[in-house]
Amino acid sequence: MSQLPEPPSPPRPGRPAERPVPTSADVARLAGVSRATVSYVLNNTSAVRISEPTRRKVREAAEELAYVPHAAARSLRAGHTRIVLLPTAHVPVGPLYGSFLNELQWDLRRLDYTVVQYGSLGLDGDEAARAWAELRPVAVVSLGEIALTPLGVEILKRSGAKAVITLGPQEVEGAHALVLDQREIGRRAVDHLLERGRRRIGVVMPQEPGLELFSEPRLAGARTAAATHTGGARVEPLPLSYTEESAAGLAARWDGLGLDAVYAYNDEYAMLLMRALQDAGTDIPGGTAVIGADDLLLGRLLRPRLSTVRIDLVTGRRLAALVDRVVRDPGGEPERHDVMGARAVGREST
Amino acid sequence: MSQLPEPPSPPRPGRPAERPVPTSADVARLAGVSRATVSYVLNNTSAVRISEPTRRKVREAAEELAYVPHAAARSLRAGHTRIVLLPTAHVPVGPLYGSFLNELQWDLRRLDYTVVQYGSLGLDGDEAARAWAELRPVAVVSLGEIALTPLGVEILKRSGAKAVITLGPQEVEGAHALVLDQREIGRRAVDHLLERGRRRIGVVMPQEPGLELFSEPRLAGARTAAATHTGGARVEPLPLSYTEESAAGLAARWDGLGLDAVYAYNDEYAMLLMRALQDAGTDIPGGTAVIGADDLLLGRLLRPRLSTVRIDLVTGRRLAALVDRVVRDPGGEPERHDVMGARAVGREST
DNA sequence: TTGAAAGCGATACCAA
DNA sequence: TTGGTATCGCTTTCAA
Repeated sequence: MSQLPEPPSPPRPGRPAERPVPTSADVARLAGVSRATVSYVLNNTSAVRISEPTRRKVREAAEELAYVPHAAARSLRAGHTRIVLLPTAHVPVGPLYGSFLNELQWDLRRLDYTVVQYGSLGLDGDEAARAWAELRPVAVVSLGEIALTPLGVEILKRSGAKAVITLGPQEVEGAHALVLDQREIGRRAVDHLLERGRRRIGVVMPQEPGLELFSEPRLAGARTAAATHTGGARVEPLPLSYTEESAAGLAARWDGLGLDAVYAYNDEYAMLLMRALQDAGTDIPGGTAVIGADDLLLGRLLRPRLSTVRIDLVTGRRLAALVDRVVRDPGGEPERHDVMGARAVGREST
Repeated sequence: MSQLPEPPSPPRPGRPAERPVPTSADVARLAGVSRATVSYVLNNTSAVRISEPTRRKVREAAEELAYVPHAAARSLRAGHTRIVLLPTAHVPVGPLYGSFLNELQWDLRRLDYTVVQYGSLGLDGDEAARAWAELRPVAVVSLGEIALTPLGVEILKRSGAKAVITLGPQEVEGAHALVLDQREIGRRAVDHLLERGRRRIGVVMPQEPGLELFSEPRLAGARTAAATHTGGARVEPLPLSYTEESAAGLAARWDGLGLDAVYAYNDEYAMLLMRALQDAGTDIPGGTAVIGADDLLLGRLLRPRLSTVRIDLVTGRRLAALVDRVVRDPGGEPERHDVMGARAVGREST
């Protein structure tokens, strides 16, 4: 298009695409206006009236240079960002969690936030908080895979975060908490087994790392349910890895354990164990009742159909709304909400 | 600790935590040194010798103020970031993909990059590229959920991205490509069925949105395999939703379809369909052979055990190394690597 | 060994 | 209606 008097460019050292990234000053120069005008036009600043021809010139110049504003410069000047930080350590699997995250992202974006998942694998709690704080997020939603400490919350708040929200089994001082009380899941599972007349209940404890945060409270819930039961009941933790060998090993020792039911952490472990038990000749549910959790579709395909604990998670929309509310009015006391529902779904395996 | 002469702070409007975020200037003031010295100490600048007492003073001041550097300011000054952007639209599920992502994050972090997953749900290709470019990432690794266009690649490069890499079925002009040739999966599945003597082959097409990017090329690969076969073979696409009803409906029409085998997209759809077929009285593999893909553990628990196509993905480590190499030496031509292996694993269902 | 100051890119106030 | 300019927080060159 138009030739403009270029600033003395550094000698090109062979590389073709070594041209510098265009700035708003470049756009201004090409359009023949000031940088301020460029800013007004590109941001549709309503407090200032710019003539239509000028607007066109500016837009065309920006287009021609493929100008993209520099987020860092902008937020430096503005003194704040619209970043909502979602720390991730282990990328979690599972359709429930996945669609929840999608919904959350979608709704935050509609509220004009920039959703950034920040991988913090291998950082410990306070290191991680410091790393997050460097980005000056306006809000942090910790999905509970990283142990956020009260100090971590303090660091984030002092760095300007208006909202620090945890979603998970733990409640952290200073932060809003959406509590997913994992104990409830174990409690419901064991209650269900007790109702079915079982009294000697195994609880599968996955050996895969990173699951303790969920499996331990579920076990605790199971124990509570058993202890509360009039008439008494026994709870026995059963370590299990997610392999056929591990399951076969457990199944081989099964009769010696003297159990009449098992709550298997979730449906996947339940399916694994149930198959191993069947292969070892254990009748289900006659000899042993089996219940999982998550209500996976696949569990319904087994014979007998797998009983399960169905989990109702908070909607991403609700969490997005909470983020927005707290960002707009950060003054309040940290709130605590219980946002997980769990109920047993009895099918044929119990 | 020490009282320092505070700058005339703005009147506190009731809110307790409205104190401003500490900057390096605050640290300098508290330590009684210049901002330059603070920077030297906190960054361990080796080109400059700072006395040990000064270092201590600075560190203590930073500690006391809970100072956290401002990433935006830093990268603005530096002229570049260490951000590797991983755009995510749908949060993908599945253990294979999940552990790949974890590995990638981990290795990039070891190479001192900041891994940022940027949710771009609901943005179209070029909008998305512009949004990513605002962060001035040094590299973008597009995981193939978002359609990156040649223009998008251009935008990113002009904004300073040294490496633009796609991982997925598509190759995009201007970007390095790690090609996951999904057709290979369909091809292997159908080849396997052909070897087993099947000639009338159904191919399940999931109706869930977002899966077309994978299911279409898999179907194409299946067609290729059938067409290549000497003696001829038929391929029939079969729409299926991930529900028991949909599977039951398909199973009810099964005999009318005249098929003797089915490749069911992946193991989950395969498990779903296989159960429905069995419930409808179809013998497997006698009447109909079934094969899935992904080699899920759960597929091995079925009776008959599910045959599958095992997928070998590039390691996260290899991708991280590629990112680093291209960032350090961005000059080269875009490379193209085939990084997916697929092979059929015959079990009992075929 | 330390400090003063320029400048990265964008914005918004104040003048013209 | 438009332009000049101070400013955000940090790094780094140059001078002391």
